[in-house]
Amino acid sequence: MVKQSAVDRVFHALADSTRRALVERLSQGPASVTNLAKPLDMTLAAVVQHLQVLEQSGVIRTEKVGRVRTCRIEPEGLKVAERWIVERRALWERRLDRLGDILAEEEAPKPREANKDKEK
Amino acid sequence: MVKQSAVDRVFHALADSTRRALVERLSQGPASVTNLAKPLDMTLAAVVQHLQVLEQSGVIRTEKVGRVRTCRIEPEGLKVAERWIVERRALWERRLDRLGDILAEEEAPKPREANKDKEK
DNA sequence: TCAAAACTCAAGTGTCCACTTGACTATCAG
DNA sequence: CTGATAGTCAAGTGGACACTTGAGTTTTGA
Repeated sequence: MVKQSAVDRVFHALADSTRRALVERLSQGPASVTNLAKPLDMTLAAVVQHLQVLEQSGVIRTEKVGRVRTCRIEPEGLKVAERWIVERRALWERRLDRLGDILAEEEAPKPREANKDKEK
Repeated sequence: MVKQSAVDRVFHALADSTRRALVERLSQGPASVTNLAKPLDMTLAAVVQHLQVLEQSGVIRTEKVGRVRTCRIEPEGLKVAERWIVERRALWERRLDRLGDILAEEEAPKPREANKDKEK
């Protein structure tokens, strides 16, 4: 056991296309396990296993009433992944902005590189 | 060959913690393969394989000059994943809003918000 | 009361994939 | 030229994981 972080679990959960299909279905509204399994070409047991992965990653929440387990989206789960992506992209874009500023202000830093003079 | 979609490739790429570490490093700025490999506890060859996955998924872009291959973030790649998540979340939240409206109409009393102890 | 519905659980199987090893190529510095 | 640096390529290995099968449990409707 290698101590998985929340980010780890969420991205692993979303890496499988069947699980993403389940999330897509659930974002239209809650559903039972059998219902979720219907359009999928695999056994109920397999679907249950996927749902367990999704639940442990915090992407969905399930609740059993009688013999029916109802599954629904847990928005905080997806936010974990979204946040990670947005932060990386923000860093990168901020860096590009700074770089743009620097290039706009200065000229070539070293005369060694000033070989390919076409303009100026 | 099972015809992978872009979403498929991106989420698969981000599912690995080493690859996410590479993306994190690259969001501070471009780097060479050797440089990226330095802090990681694995062989150069392994890192190259990870970088190939990232490149094929569109998350990074690489360019070889002389004997050095320089890697950098390709923001459009991350956007594919981000978009998928945002869309699902939007759907779900819109649904919750509509549901809220309906409940507010049918059952006026009880302005209390939901909490999480609905068990027996 | 009983059968069907809706899961649940455990074990087994095949496949994918992260990572290594070792041999090779290309570029650069002295 | 020579050795070092930076990466490339192909094959192999072990473990994780998606999925099945089959047998069991609980709930429910007639």
